[in-house]
Amino acid sequence: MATRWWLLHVDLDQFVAAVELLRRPELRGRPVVVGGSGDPTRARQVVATASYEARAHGVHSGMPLRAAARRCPDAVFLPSDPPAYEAASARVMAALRGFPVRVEVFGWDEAFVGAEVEDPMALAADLQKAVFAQTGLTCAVGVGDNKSTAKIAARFGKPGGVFQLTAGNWMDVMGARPAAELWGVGPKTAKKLADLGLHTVADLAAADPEPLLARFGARMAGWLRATARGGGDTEVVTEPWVARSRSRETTYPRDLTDPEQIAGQVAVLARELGADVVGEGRRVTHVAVKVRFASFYTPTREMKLRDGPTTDLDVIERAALTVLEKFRLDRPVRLLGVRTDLELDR
DNA sequence: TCTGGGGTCCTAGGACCC
DNA sequence: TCTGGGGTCCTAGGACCC
Repeated sequence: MATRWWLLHVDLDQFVAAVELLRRPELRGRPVVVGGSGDPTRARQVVATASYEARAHGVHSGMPLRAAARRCPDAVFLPSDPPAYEAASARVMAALRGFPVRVEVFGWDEAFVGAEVEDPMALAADLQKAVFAQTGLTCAVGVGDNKSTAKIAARFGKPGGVFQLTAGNWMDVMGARPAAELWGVGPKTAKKLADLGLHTVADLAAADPEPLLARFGARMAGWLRATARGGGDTEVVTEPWVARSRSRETTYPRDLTDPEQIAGQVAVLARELGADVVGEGRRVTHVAVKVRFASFYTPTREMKLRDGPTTDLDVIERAALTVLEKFRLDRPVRLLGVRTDLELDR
């Protein structure tokens, strides 16, 4: 058997909950819910990750913590601890890099692996063993011939397994499934496709190009057809990702109504965020402000910094306050956010 | 017991300039 | 005077993902 290029997707099982279980082994087997400050009586906080035991009770990410507590009164609620997850993630990536493969980090708990091998299923199993040995964490691995097939394959491998999805079995496995199971097709796109009579992956793969073109534009229409036929990107980028933007936002426990207080909070967010990005050695090009009103209407406004990229926290704060003036703050505000766009190539 | 936080990329319309 | 285009920059919003 000859070697060829394969793309694998490594996806950690219940990553955030699993990291918590590593340092609290006594909780193993119990439903664990991580999110917010870990206090299920507090409003306006949601589940970041639920352990499989909690999911069995209907708890899932995005659900309000209070709702999770109702569904699963026995659950252990823990606060989110991002630095711990970042550290665990780094150990996972290091384990993967121990192999003669290309590794593209894709968030905390996922990586694409490109490898020239004869037996990708054996490689997948070896990756799982190494990750578990070096971190105590388990993962699913999807074997594909591009990022899309590998990523979808990993879902079938969860938890802890390996699944292969390539041109050979693509239509058998995916053809009858809803188009929304394609990576990058969300609820809105699925609805538009359904309006065109396209419900399954096979429908989309065989679709007449004209209506797709009219509805989605050339770029998206072409991508939809390709992805429904099992196509996808094959490039594995090993260089560390350079962030295009950073943001910081807060949902307040109680709505804000006083414009002075709102401006004060925007200033705080802008300075904290500015300190972070400048600390990372980056320069800010644009500043955006997001306001979520009590109705959940969430407009954003932004501006390019007139005097060019900056590291000056005063400039960043002033820009945020200038942008804030574009809003009419005549209704209660539940969330404020500030985003900075960052200069590239420096 | 309403609905978090942090990202990326694409599109479209208006401004502005030639 | 009744009407051009084309190109680029900027901003706002949409959609998706983890």
